[in-house]
Amino acid sequence: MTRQAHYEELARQLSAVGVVKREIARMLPYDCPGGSAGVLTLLDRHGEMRMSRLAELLAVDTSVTSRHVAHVAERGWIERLPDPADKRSRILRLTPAGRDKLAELHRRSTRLLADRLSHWSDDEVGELVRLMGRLRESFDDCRAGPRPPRTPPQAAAPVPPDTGTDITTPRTPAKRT
Amino acid sequence: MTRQAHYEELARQLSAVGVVKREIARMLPYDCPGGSAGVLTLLDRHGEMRMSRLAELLAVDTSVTSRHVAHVAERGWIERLPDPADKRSRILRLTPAGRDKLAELHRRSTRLLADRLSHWSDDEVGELVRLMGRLRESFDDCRAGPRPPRTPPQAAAPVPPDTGTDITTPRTPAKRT
DNA sequence: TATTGTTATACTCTATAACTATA
DNA sequence: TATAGTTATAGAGTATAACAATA
Repeated sequence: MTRQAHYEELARQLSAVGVVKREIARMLPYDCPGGSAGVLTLLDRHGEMRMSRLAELLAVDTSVTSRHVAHVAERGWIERLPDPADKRSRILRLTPAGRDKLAELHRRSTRLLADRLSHWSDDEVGELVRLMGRLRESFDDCRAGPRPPRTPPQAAAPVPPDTGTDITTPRTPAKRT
Repeated sequence: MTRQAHYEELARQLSAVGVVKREIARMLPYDCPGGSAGVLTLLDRHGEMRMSRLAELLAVDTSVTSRHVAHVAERGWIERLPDPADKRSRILRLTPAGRDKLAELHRRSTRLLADRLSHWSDDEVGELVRLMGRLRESFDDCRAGPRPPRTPPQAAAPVPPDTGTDITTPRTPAKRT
């Protein structure tokens, strides 16, 4: 199989995983669509942060982020606190209700995946996760110009609050030609 | 890392590959959005077929398939021929113009992936393709009830025209709870 | 002037339901 | 009655552009 054939096959598979994403979307609670789930997940992983930092992690425009954030804030799953260092900015923080919702999301997604991937080995699941993460990184690296080399592996420590003051990403991901 | 943690990470990565899909979508020709590209690709791979068979391969509802097919037919990239065996049905077939468009799609996607994945090894690309294909299969297998065991590996022969008379899939993928 | 975040608008993809033509 | 395909409508996700408030 040539490299070219692999690329075409990869493009096809990327299109075809849509069916998996849709099935996950259907399993979500009625009041928590995918965009909301993404916001909650990232705030849980990275700690409180500003809108702009969240938009960078979601890899979508700030206008999209603003809508998703408004949705979860209306339901009390996050707080939007004033940033003492910059009155334009708002600090986003998960609430206890948000953590409850997140726990529900984890229960649901784990149940679905455990059912569908029951015949997979641990190694295969781990390898898929690793390669998909690397795929995303390979695309991310090209969005914001050259970046510092990957941080060396560290003990998984709680991520310190990130106010996102080091953002160099262009405001919008890109534009279709 | 526990199995549960792997599942949560996989759910996260599935959400995050959206950025890759969007970048591919932006690279598409202006008159050929992702849905059209999917139609052309599948007709090229599997040969001429009916709407219902294409909907099954795309893993979307027939109404969605109908719209994508109308789009590519309006541009002359496929023909919709009457089915002599069933006047309700239509046979879809790629035209020479459709093959030209497909060649353009391949040039574009290959250029993008070659740029982004230049530092990947052939083995890694192949492994990602394999695991994503398996992921999709693991979900597909649960959509249409139990299926015959996986066809044993065969020499990659041209797929014969498929009129899709063996369809047992429910009309619509599923519904959100 | 530049930046942060919000809102209005438009486009793509998808599902549901109602409909027609035919089996 | 059941099936193949089409169309109308609605919802989710996204990008672009214009805007208000602040730096």
